[in-house]
Amino acid sequence: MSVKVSLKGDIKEFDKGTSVAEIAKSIGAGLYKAACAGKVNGNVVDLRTPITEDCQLEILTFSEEEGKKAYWHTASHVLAQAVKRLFPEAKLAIGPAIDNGFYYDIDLSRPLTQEDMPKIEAEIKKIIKEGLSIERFELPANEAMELMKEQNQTYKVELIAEHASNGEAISFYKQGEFTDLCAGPHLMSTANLKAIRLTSATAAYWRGDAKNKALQRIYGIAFPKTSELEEYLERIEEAKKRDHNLLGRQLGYFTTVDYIGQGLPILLPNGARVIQLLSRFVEDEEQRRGWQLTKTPYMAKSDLYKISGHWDHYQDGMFVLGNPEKDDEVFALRPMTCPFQYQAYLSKPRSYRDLPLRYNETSTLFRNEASGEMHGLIRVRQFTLSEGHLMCTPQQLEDEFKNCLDLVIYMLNTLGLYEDVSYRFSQWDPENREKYIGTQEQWNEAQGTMERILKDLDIPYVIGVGEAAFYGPKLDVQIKNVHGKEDTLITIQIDQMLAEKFGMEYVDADGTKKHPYIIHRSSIGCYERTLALLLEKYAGALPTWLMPEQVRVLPISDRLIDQAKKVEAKLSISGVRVTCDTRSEKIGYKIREAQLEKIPYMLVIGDKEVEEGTVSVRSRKDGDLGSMLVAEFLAKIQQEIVTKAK
RNA sequence: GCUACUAUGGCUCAGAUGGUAGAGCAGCUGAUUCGUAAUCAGCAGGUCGCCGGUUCGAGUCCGGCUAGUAGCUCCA
Repeated sequence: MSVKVSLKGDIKEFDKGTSVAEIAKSIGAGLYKAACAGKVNGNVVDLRTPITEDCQLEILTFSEEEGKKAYWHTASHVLAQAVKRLFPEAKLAIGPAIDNGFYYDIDLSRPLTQEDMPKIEAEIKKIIKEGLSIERFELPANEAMELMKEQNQTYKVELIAEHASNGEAISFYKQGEFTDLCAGPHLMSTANLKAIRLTSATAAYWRGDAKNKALQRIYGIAFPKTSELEEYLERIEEAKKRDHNLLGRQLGYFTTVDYIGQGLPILLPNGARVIQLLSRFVEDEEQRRGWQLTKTPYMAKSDLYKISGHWDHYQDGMFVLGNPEKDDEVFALRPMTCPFQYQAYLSKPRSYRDLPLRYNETSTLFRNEASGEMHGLIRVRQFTLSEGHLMCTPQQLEDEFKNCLDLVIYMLNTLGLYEDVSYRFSQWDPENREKYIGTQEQWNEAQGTMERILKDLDIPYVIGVGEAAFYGPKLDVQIKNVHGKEDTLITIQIDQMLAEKFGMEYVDADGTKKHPYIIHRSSIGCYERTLALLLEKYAGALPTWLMPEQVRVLPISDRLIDQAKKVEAKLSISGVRVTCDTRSEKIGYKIREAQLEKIPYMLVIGDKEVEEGTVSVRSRKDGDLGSMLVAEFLAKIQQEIVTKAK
């Protein structure tokens, strides 16, 4: 009995039951050694999988995404094995491959510290050297349960219990003395691993629930070549140099003060300037697109939040002024603008002719984040959001949603961040009903509408179950910081619940009263976070139109200060943000400082320039551009500013 | 909130085993007047995050708090 296997176009015959690994071996020893997993008719399989029928087969190596995952998954098992050897009492939880390496969550008698890492790494190297072959076996659920109970692996027992109901056998992988519950796939031997580095050890809750026990999570990364590992680590180090939390402080964008408090950054002149530029740009663009600016209070009585549902669903996140138990009147700082802008809608009776009604606001919000959440400018307790709420009829919803998305994409393109974002369709979690308002039907309808729109626009997205707002589904624009941590930059939400709660209505053409659909949306996100990501994206060298200081005039000697000042004045009067470095320093020194501050253009003024009425232009990215007339330079930089060139 | 780490002049960092603070850069003063990433010299600057404890003596050891960092949880 033989099977026909199509390998990259070639069809080869093998005995029925030949494993993927053996097929790889028949192609070449090199491929066999590099093989991480197989792909049969598009499905990723373990190398040990027997081929029992004609199929398309691909051998996956580390260069393929799924191959990498198998490689890292095996690395996580070796990590667990090493920890087990050093801490025999360790209980294993889960150890998956992730986008950048792998981790293993382990219950240990004590937390790990940085000193433990080299010891674990040394043990890992030993295990790799031992070249333990990795074997797969299956057990019926009850026997699997017994095996894990014997080893006192309570977390595994819990996992098996969940799988037991579907009647399938439970698979294990064994290498040397170490056996782990695992679906695979895995490499054939620990010897196939090469360069492993443990990157950090932190705590992580069992099953990601803060109510559960905190386990020790060890993160690591692995590569088939030492040089690749070194390159990776170097890349990480380079990325960290772009960290806004470092650059933003160094370059005078923001600072923090311990006695002001966590998550309450001071925006220094540079930071405040960029945010001013961004918000002007946003408000102008929104006006062009039919949005009307409102300015609403920063706080309200609890009564308002009781109507909106924030009091019941968001109180932990709010700064409440006063004691709800004792005081007659309790206020709270606003965590969102929605209920305030709705009052503008409610200020008079509305007709379908008024819709769509678009309100925008540059709105400062206050959210009482848990103390461990704050991070530079990315996660703070007071921030300013480019916010808006749009009231429309069901017929208008789709077009208006698309318009909102178009605005978002326009903003992202202008900032140069479009290529760095991904979309997340954030849905509710029906298992967790108490977190949300509204009925199953309302959620199905709102989510169905959003899904239809996204499909129609052909937007690629991932689904985030349980990521919805308490009042409706969201389309979140996600972005990663230099550490690879993902955050929401911008969001567009569909809400059909709050209009009803607030009694927002419009009189339709047929004379009946109806509740409008509401779109909650941001256009450029919150300014602090967007600034942070811009600083990281451009390593501090923001596009010229956004730079707090666009030009610095550098006289070569004190004799030329007057002339330099004239150039400064000429540019300044034309709206260019320019300064003049009048210190008695050498030109090389002045240039070095301007360069380190990422000033887009340095204008060197010497005798020659004064004589010719020119300036010697140096760009931060292209160096010396030679000399040109002041008017020429002005035209050049104005062009760059108007087009918002990146 | 949880786990780990960190906190020394404006910034970056030294200060084994507890004996009363040191450098570079920045700043100030003077000299230098210079052509595309650091001119030279001098001066000044710190109750070592805060509170408490141990000790004859604490930057150093212990506890608490505050803030910062990474991760978890939570979220724009």
